[in-house]
Amino acid sequence: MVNSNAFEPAVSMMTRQQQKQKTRRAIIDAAFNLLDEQRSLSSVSLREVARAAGIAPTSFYRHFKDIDELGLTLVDEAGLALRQLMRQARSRIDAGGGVISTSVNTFMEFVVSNSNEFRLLLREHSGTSPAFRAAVLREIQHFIEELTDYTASHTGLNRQLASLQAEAMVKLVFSAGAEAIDATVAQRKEHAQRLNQQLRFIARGAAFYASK
Amino acid sequence: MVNSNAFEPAVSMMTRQQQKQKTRRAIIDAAFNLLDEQRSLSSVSLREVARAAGIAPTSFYRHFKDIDELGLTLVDEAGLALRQLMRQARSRIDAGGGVISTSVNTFMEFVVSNSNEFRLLLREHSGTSPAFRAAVLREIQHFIEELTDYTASHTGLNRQLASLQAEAMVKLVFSAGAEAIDATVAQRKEHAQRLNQQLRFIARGAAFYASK
DNA sequence: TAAATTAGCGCACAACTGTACGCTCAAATT
DNA sequence: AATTTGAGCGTACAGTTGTGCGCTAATTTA
Repeated sequence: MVNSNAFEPAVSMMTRQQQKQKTRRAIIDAAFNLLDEQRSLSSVSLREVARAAGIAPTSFYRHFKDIDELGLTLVDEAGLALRQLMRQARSRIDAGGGVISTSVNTFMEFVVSNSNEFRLLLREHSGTSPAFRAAVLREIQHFIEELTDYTASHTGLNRQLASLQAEAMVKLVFSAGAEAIDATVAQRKEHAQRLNQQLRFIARGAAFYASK
Repeated sequence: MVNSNAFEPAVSMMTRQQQKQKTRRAIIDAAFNLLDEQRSLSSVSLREVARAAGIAPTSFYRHFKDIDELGLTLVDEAGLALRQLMRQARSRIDAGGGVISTSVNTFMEFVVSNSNEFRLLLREHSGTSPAFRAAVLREIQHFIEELTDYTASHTGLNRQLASLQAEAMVKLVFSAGAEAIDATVAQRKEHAQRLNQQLRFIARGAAFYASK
């Protein structure tokens, strides 16, 4: 029962589609909230999600064919959130500030404030479901491509080197994010600094090979 | 029943401890074999392991308190195997061949021929069990320290830079291993080459910052 | 040789899972 | 106003899980 309060007029104001969307949202949000540091998609049961969303187990099927279909939706949502973040980061860079440190800071912000979303990507990246792995890989590949484009156009690096550099950087950034996710504020700052320096190693190294 | 053949003298030749060790091995091996691309430690049930090991579910408790205790054993074994590999790689390097390419090749060999062990480390690195995550992290940290020592003594790099470099390299290597694990032979070769070049970026970059 | 230890077993149980089926009743369509 | 649609529910069922308990039978110890 999504709304059992007979005195709430807002419900009667909702069309069927609106109501369905609302329940769908409740399911998705409930699932994200279940994905804390102790749970993964494969360990969350349909019944649990339904319980958290406040619907009957069987009602779940009105929205998703599977738990897996819900999982893909979650991966897509998390990936989208990250992509939006990247755009935001780029705009900050244009407004001044180093490319690397701005990106690192923005990324770390995301990891902290959307930890369940990031955790999802992290886990399913090496998880047991080939479909989820593929979905996460697509998101990461997207990242790498965007960074490759940015690098190629802003540094004049040849495209192959730019791609190698972008790939290495994204991998390091994700690795650092994984460590940051259950670190203290102080540790996180430390990690961010190390990451910064390591990214500079890569940039320098790529620049060196470009000049040969 | 480990051996129900009354006409097999080898059994009667075994002491109780030997027999117990054998069963313990059977459990561990069974667990490793269950950890294919579709299964993770948390999705493998005690009963499944027992079934695969050919013992009754309740007999499992004669050897491990928990499934988790078995898990930690598996992580330790896999980490040990990797460490032994590193030693082997170092001896190959001393016998000639580049540090980077030799290490990369050795690592890739391990990933291919011990894929279930590597998968375990990979998954539990970002898995749901804090204890497993910590165990894997210890193994990786061990890796980084060894590489730091090696780098510091063979390149004269200052210790902080050597540590940064080693950390970045290990992370990239693990990332590449993750991709290699379900790749074709041709893709793997491609990945190895990219990884090689990326590691050189890092080495060059670190060298650059050392000379400032 | 007698007694103690113990690896392994079968049985039992409560908890939980996914999902099939048919119902309700409000919204949408005709 | 009459009909169709469909989101959500309750019941039900077979399957699987972890684990407590007490037994057997063989090795080890005394």
